Amino acid sequence: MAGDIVIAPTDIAALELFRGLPPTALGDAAALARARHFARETRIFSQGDDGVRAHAVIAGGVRISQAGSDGGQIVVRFIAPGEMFGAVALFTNGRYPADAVTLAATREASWSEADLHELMSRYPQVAINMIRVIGRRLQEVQDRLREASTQRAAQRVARAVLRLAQQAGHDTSDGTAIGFPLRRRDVADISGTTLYTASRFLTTWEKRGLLVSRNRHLVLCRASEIQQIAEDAPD
Amino acid sequence: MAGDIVIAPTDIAALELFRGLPPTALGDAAALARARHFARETRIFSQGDDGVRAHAVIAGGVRISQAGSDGGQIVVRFIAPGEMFGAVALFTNGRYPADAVTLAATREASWSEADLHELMSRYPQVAINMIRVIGRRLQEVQDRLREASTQRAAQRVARAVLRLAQQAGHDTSDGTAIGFPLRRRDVADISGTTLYTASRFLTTWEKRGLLVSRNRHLVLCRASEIQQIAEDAPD
DNA sequence: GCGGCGGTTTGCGCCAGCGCAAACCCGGCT
DNA sequence: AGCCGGGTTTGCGCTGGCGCAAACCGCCGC
Repeated sequence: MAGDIVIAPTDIAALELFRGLPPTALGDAAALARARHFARETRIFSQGDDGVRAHAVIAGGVRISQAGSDGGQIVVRFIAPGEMFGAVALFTNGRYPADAVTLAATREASWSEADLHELMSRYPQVAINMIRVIGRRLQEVQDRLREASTQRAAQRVARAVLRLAQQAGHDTSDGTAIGFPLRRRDVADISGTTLYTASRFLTTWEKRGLLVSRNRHLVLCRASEIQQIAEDAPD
Repeated sequence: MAGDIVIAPTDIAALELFRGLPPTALGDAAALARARHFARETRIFSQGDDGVRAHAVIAGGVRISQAGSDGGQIVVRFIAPGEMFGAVALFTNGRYPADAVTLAATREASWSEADLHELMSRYPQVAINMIRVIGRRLQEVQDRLREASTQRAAQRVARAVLRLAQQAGHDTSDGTAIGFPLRRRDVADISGTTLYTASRFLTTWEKRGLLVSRNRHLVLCRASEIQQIAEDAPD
């Protein structure tokens, strides 16, 4: 299930947290990192756990979801290679605020609170990067919040897949493919609607040739038309 | 409309951004700050403006709201004395992502990007505080996002007023009063519903004696019962 | 005192989208 | 091949709450 593996400095260099750092800093970061490997659909941490660490995905993908005291849950975001996750908790109450589950086989690295503080005080750029990452994420969540209360379901679903394509898409012969497998449920939970509603829109769009979904994998064929749906019109 | 004023080091010491700093640091921060005074309902900055600064409210209150390319707008948050605002933009794209308008007569301080960087490199604790503030705010917005897509309107309105009471409430003889004036529209925009719906719930609750609203000012009388509405039940 | 204006309340009709239920599809395992 | 189980599609009825419109209220300035 979870196995320790080695981690290369080149992997570290690709992480957003260590952007723009000198090689010696990357070496330090690599030395302090704990690297692990997880099979698909494996839980990395759970909401409420303590002993938090700062994580980053090297390869694969992770779903970060949050459940309320009532039943309802949402997907906070998906983590693509190079992105960090679970790090905000270090600076607030020291408990993970969400669940993290792998979408596919995944390699990740993580740092303890003490080691990250050490890195941040030795290389202030790490703190700046951290602020930048969290700041961008804050803006993104604020955008989603605005969308959630002002746009209709179709627009939100469209926006969600566009964002995913932007974040984790790679071009193929027939369009932009999203880098990790997604169930309808996942799409619903990240666009703030229900399984049923998300399914209806996606299949409608698939019939129109705007996208295709081949077992858990979405490919956007006509992104501009999806963009159209996202910004102005219903259906 | 906007007048320059002097600022006392004790005002600086009360800001969340400079929590836990030595007196000399507070003196530096005060020396670099630009302090101003605004009348009520005055715009401090607008969405899209450049030349961003990091702001903090000394006294009064500010409404931060965001408008989409479509008409819809939401209130991102209200800023109470001691809190900072407009600072995230420094680390992302250098443009204010929202509008800031005073709710009442307000004193604020602000720092330029260069000066803030200077302070952060001289006193690393400032950077840590910044991460803590943004991190907490990220968690709060994520909570609101989850509520927006899983709870009904009544619960969201209840949560919104509770959050405001927690953030800017002061106890009075007949309950917790929220520190700045709020129109129904404001309450609606922060709970992700409409003016009409927010009004309906608030007047229902007022008739039941859970709260009173005396010209723009809300006072929560029976917070525990409002809490009740927020967590389990409809109506 | 009076008019006007910004904000609030409330009646009413309508529809987006929720969510149950049942059928269906597909990939993996035996 | 055939079965099983998770995921998906789709029909259908119901309702929360949106949003127009109109009345109402109270503060402020003249």
